[in-house]
Amino acid sequence: MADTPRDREESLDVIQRELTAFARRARSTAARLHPDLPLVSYTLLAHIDRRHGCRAADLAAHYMLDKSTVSRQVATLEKLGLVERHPDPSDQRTQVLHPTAAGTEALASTQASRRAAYRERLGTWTSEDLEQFAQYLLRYNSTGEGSSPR
Amino acid sequence: MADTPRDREESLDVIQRELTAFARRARSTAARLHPDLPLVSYTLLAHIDRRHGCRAADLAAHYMLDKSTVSRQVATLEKLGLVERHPDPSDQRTQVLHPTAAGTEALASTQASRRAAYRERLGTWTSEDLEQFAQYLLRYNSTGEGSSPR
DNA sequence: TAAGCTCGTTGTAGCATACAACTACATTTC
DNA sequence: GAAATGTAGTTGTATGCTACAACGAGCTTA
Repeated sequence: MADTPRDREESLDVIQRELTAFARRARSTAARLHPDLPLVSYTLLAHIDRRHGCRAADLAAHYMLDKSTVSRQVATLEKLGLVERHPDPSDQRTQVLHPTAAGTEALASTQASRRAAYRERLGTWTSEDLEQFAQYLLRYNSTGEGSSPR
Repeated sequence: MADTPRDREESLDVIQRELTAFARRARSTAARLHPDLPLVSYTLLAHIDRRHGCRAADLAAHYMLDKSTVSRQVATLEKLGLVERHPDPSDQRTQVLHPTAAGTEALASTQASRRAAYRERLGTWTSEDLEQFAQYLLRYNSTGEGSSPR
């Protein structure tokens, strides 16, 4: 554990490589896991649910997506009957998004199977390691929060 | 540090959410970082380089990609003059892929700017945290290695 | 009130991906 | 050693996710 600058570079490379590898695989894994509910839609739906309703612009900002992308995704979710749009009385431009009952349900079941997959995958990890890993990820993701979307 | 089952669930949820969030953002970040070299191409090129030559099938297996996807990506890399294909004398079906000089160079410069971005992003982390985080990611990614590609 | 901003939609285009069908080569089996 | 089966890679086709640009409608401010 000499802690040389070279170790740092090494760790940075590993982190970069492994995060990228994860991203590369995430899609196929997700697609295999829930062929029904598209990955992005799921993510957005989960976010809407967690926030107990939110606007499309919030989603775009949070995921660094173009508003047109979000617009289409939300349209898909609505078409699937998983999300409802409600007008915001205080601002006629915006729509407040809420999961429907079906949306909440779909989310719960997807969440469950997803959680099961993670549980299996991370079953051999100690709780401390899980906690620590989760903290690192949170810290990592919060760091670049302010980077401009375009 | 009570280590209840609920803590575990909580950590699992966070890991799931944060890894997904990362994946959601990876593309836009990468696109912003190197508009020239497409994300996937970069990843594959880096892999080819690391392995000092490999076959298309290896790439497909490692990244859980369909062989058709890899075929097209490699074709792109070849068109850009970053990769060369050499016949394998011991098996006429396969091609061994190698980075060209230009490929190595492109990789180095991309790697550099990328590393700089990571360095800035993770600048406040201690070496121990970096090392630990890298280990967790390695461990995470190696766990699901055997999952079937389709 | 006019200018400018924000929220969302739609048109268009590009990239990454999968699946299926196919060719060519290799391995196994009888 | 010929036939059946398997593997490497390509190409056709379709889909999903994304961005950018142009726009309409509603808010805000000067």
